[in-house]
Amino acid sequence: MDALLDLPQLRTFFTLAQTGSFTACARRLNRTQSAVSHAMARLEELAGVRLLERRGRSLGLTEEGRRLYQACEQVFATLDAASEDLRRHQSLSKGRLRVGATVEFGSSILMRHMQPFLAANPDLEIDFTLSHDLLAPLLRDDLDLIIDCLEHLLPSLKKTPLFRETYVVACAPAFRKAHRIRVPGDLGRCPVLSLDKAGTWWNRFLMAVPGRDQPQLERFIAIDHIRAMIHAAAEGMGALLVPRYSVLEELERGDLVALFPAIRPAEDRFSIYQKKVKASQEKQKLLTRYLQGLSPAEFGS
Amino acid sequence: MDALLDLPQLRTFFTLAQTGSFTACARRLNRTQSAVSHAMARLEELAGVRLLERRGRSLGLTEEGRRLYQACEQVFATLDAASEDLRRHQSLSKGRLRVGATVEFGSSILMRHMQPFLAANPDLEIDFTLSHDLLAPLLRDDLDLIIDCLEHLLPSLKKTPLFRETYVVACAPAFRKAHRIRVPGDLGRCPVLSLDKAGTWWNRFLMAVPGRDQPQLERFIAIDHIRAMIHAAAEGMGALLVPRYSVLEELERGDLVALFPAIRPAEDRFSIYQKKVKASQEKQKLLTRYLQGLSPAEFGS
DNA sequence: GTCCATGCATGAATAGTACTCATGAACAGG
DNA sequence: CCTGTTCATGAGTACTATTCATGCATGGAC
Repeated sequence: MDALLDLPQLRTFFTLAQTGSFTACARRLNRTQSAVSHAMARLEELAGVRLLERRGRSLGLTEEGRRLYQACEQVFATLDAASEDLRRHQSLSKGRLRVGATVEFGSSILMRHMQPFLAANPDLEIDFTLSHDLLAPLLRDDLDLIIDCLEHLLPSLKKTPLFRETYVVACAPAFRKAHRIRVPGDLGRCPVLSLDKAGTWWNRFLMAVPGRDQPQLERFIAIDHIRAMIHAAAEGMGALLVPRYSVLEELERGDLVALFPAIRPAEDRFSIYQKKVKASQEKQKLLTRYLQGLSPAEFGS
Repeated sequence: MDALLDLPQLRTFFTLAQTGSFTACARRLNRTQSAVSHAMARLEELAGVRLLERRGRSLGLTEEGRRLYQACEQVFATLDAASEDLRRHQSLSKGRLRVGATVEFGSSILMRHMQPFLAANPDLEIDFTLSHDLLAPLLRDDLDLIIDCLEHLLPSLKKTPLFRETYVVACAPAFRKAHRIRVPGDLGRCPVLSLDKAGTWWNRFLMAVPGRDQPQLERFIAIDHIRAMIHAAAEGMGALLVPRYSVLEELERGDLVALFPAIRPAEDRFSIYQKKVKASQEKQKLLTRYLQGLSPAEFGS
């Protein structure tokens, strides 16, 4: 009857209208800007009408776009309600699910969000394994799934993208003041915390800095534990480069301040790696879907 | 936020609930039964709940299914309204579009449905070419698109499936009475109309008849024009095998009656073959989408 | 006015999904 | 019990969406 409207496209259009920017929308939906652009092109072509007003920097909706937006509001309201309803009534899975994650991610972010999930599925028992070496236990059958930003090395694992891991450079407010840090170049003079002694840890940042602003980092302090590094930074020991999720609280409380927000180090993509076994498959899906449902903002992207 | 619900799947679920049968639903949506089955499997797996009650012959909805159905009603109502709205407001295309079809299909079905389309797009001029040999004019640039059940021989043509062409065996009511036709085998005794002298035309039917009922057709009357064949049959000259769409009116008026409804000869698939030229591309899409929007029932499938 | 930064568009290659075809199993009617 | 439906399942394929890598335009700073 219709064949005219495609849900993912509409969802994109909807959040695009809300965010007001292709890039922002893409980040919110865990897509690339290109994907959003393509999707909107398809949608407009399908509709046969221009829906967006591109005026350089800002963008708005056309008359038709506004009407479509209203339709979207309704549609997504009922749709989300329906899927919420389904989620509630789905037969509760019983049994055990063994989840792995790196300590840093697991202890900070993951734990925070597991509570509601466990509350919703009281019959599910979950074991968490937080370590740095997750692959071994996964292979040894100790784990059903892990959450990490590995490359996809094992074909036997199903990979489901979760969110983008963004990095921030940060330091204690007093530290910034003391060293008068304003541009990346200023970092050359002050101590920086690194996971490794050689300081290769900071390459991710350096590569994102425009050529002429390149700081010559020299005074590295090596700490091989992220949590410890964060505490050290909060005490004013130096600047650090960490996944944003690991310092959400510190940033909020003001223990740390983010430096150079304009510079965006390369992102990694956290994914869920599922082991393909029948026994825990349903439970894996349950958790996977729950985590996918969380907005990227919850992970600090 | 959701990622839980997929529109095509819901549409399938929706019409499945209405038709009450996988096969019927498939026919309505121009898919195979297999596709419907797969889609429902995915949907239920996604929802985590059984939505359908399979009880052998008949099928019903579970409690959750019923709720989802209601959500669908709402969603599709607004969605269809929205796309209707868009269609109305899309910039009217101007210019000429050259359409080809086989005489039989073109004169009977196509014409019947072009009126509303032309009314909706008054600035569009359409030329129809109805002939048996359509490929030549298409290549010679005389046509922008054709509607037929060709195989896809030219890679330069974009193929868009439209509907399934089903075949019926029919004859005049008096003819059936006179020859006491009840089972396929009975056809052996009476004259049958064929497009070709050898009677290969009837193979499509014969191949669908279970082995032991195979009639030995012997008395062929060759008429190389379908319309003429239909008139002949209506006069009681013999039984005929034709695409259902070509005799919709005759069947309705009772000039012809369908024989052996249980036997379904192999179907062909009508498609729209579009020439990839910029000039008429938009207009091609307009027409294509309009025809796709018509329910298969309108074409007699 | 020129330069640079940012935001969107475009095109080719790829990954992932949904369809079809060909079977298989279960159930009802003769 | 056999025959004919109806739905499920699995392998192969076609197609669609996404990404990556660019290109183009606009707005702001100097």
